[in-house]
Amino acid sequence: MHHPRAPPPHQQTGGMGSPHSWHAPVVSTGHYIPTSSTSGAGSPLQHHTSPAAAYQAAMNGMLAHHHHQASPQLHHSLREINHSPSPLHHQHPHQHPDARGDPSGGEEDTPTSDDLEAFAKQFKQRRIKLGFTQADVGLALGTLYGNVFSQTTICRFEALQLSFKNMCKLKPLLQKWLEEADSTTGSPTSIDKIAAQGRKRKKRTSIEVSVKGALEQHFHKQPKPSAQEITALADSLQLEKEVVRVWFCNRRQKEKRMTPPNTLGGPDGMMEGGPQGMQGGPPHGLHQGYHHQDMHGSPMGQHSHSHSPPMLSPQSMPTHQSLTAH
DNA sequence: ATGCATGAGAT
DNA sequence: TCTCATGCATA
Repeated sequence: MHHPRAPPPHQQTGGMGSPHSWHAPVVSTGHYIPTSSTSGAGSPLQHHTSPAAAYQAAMNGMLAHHHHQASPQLHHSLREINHSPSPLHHQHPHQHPDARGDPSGGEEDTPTSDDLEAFAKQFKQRRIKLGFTQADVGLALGTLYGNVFSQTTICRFEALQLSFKNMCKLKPLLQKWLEEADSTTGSPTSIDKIAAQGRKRKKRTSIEVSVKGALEQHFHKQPKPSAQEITALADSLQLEKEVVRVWFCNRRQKEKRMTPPNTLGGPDGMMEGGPQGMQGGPPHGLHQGYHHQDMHGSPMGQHSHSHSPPMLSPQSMPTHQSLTAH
């Protein structure tokens, strides 16, 4: 039995040590500078190869060498082509008015949040059983479709921590991967992540817990503070304005995610054997609601009905003002 | 697994 | 300037 997956413990010790001012990004979009050398053996953009072939080829090649081809970060390039967001509340792209009738396995239409949850669960199980890490999947997706994803994204998908729309977009990809991975069961795997090519990111600001609490308080009062408010708040908390602004942005995004940080009672019991069947179920009667943020089965109408709450996110306890244990 | 961050696109 | 998708870096 071959032990698949052998993540090389590589770590890049940050060479630069500028804790105060991070050099401005030298390049904006020129991450990947092709050496212009006709390197046909390593083109991440396999277009003429079949998925299965490309996958296995990549696998074999990787486990042998250590080819470090700068991964073309075509992340933002392949975004959503079917954009039609609403200013007030995000909606989900709908291909056709009616396409229901085949909710078994391959849903070409928009899945339900329930479908997504089930799939995510299944996906995680299979992935683990096949011996793949979240990072492995992310890279495999890049090899198969040209879309590279990081461990973070895969993780969030499994945890349903993405927006509904985003989940819908990724599902087909991951589903395809599952099929391929399933087909190539038995092939050893070896992956190597791609280190940051030199992206000078600002060091992650660690916000003190007490400060976080203050921010949350303000968030409840005004989730969308004005620029001046942010400035004042930043000054008050002794943080950079940008940091505060970003904090609010991220906070809002969280509010929009599906499954809220539902850290159920620990590492559950793992349900293997059956794809479905939530045995046991959550100990607390609080069923993680969320069912279509504001989905509508019709092609958008002006019927301003009583909009269901965009998100019934109970949001973990609102960290009252009791930071200090009573 | 998650917090803070970047950036393209919509407003 | 916000939203939204996504990820580096980190706990």
